[in-house]
Amino acid sequence: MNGRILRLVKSGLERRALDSGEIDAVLDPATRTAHLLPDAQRALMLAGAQPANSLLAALPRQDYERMRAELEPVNLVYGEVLNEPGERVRHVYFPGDAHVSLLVVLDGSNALEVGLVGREGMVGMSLALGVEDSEVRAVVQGGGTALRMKASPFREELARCVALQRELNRYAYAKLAQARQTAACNRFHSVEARLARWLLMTRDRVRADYFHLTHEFLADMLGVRRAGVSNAAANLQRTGLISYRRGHINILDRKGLAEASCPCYEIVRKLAR
Amino acid sequence: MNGRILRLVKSGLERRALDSGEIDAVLDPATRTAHLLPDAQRALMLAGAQPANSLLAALPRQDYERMRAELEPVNLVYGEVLNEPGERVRHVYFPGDAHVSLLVVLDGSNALEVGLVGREGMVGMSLALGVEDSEVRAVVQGGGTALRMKASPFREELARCVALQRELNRYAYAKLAQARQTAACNRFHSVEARLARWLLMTRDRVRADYFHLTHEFLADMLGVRRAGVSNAAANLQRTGLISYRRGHINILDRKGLAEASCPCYEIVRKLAR
DNA sequence: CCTCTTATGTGCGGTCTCGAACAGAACGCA
DNA sequence: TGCGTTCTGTTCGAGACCGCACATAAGAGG
Repeated sequence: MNGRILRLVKSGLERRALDSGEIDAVLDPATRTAHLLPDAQRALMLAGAQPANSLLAALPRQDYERMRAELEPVNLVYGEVLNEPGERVRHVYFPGDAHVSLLVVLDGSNALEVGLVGREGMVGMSLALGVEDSEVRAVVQGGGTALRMKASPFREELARCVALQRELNRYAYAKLAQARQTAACNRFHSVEARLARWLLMTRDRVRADYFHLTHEFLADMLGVRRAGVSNAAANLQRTGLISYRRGHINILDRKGLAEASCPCYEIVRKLAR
Repeated sequence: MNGRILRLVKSGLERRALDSGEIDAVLDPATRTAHLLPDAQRALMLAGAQPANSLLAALPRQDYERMRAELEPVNLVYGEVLNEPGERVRHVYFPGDAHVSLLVVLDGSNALEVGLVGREGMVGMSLALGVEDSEVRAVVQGGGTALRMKASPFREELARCVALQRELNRYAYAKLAQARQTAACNRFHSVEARLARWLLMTRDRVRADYFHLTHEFLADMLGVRRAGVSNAAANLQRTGLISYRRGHINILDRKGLAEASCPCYEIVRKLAR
């Protein structure tokens, strides 16, 4: 475990994402400025009757209309870092079809995922709870669209809009419960079960049985050695639950995978909604 | 690990607490109704210019005065269970010199502490975030005073009082960060380091170097075997950092203990304030 | 087609923790 | 004082995961 996450930006995987047409440009990793969408696509995203993000979709029409002025459509790229621990939060992100991992970084070489945010949530919870700084690293795990908002207009909107407060508070509690469950899970359950759970959670966010990620990335998420992931993945493949090759994973048997995972999967899933 | 926490109520330790004069009566564990203080003591607690609890103390005088009508002084007893996972939250508790452990219960036989609440906090965060049910077990770890409030007046007060919202939101974020840090800590750090951290955290809540708890209780908190705790504790005693005997622990060298613990201690401490 | 990078398979000894069990010591209680 | 409960010390083999290291294979790019 050697701070691989740091190397994800500018990795081969990002290049691959570029080539596959998933994204249309690469952000500048130094300033971590998300790539802005072309005007046409931007207009399309904002024109939709319902936003892709569940939190926004749950708001009264009127409130959402008002927020639009400050919501900026962006394309998030695999490996992009949206926040670093101890830094001020500049934007909150409402993922559409992107999803983002939240990591606790212990000593620069050990990391562990403590939360996963997809269209059901928001990145930048600290702001919603009145805290300026983030204490986690937020890394884009699945590229795609999102709506983002600068910190100060977000604070203003939050102060004004009770519905937004309510939605975000409930979501914050789900996140709290998720983190707690994850703590217990990491303590008691095997690598294989946790891997199965993680793949299922990702599946739910991606809404597809096929996605790309390497054993090394998974090792950082689960807080284990890369070799440990390879072992566990080989087992899951042997029993026909998944298949994979060089950075691509395919879920073959969703139900079987759920049985191979720990009950934490279901528990956390119910919390999130 | 055989659901020892369940046996804490009505344990010998509770009886001991009774005898030592720490408390003046034992609650009924079946209904989990906290023991009410005699009128004299009750009047004393409420008359104080400043409440012992930090969250309440941080409120504007006017808001706190209004809340008083609904705040009920209680004495919490070691081992008392204030909440069970999946149950509706009936009261929120603002500890004075009591402190309370929050546990995730995995399968009835495995438990793990995911939060610790003392005078700096509140038990029943789910309510503050708009969720009716709790997902953790809240167990009194150090007996003492607290102020509690029924769910429905608390909700009303929360809707009315912006200062209360702000305080609780910030505290919720601290709890979130604490749970996340704990998740990583449980994954990477040794039993001995985590034990040291836990003793220090308890010290901060109790405000004393001496408190009572058994290796078995500690095992449930840390999510390890009792024998593992005995080993780690023996090491800490051998190096002169602590001493203990039959349910009583004495911190001899606070600084040394901090060095023996993982950095998570300092990190979480700063989060809490 | 060849080369270079990246991803995965695998083996080794070492360490930590597990589950289970039993012995002894301290304390509560009669 | 003596008995019984509770707490702690300690042992055992088993298993999971560690850090490290190296071999092999797949794919990207020339």
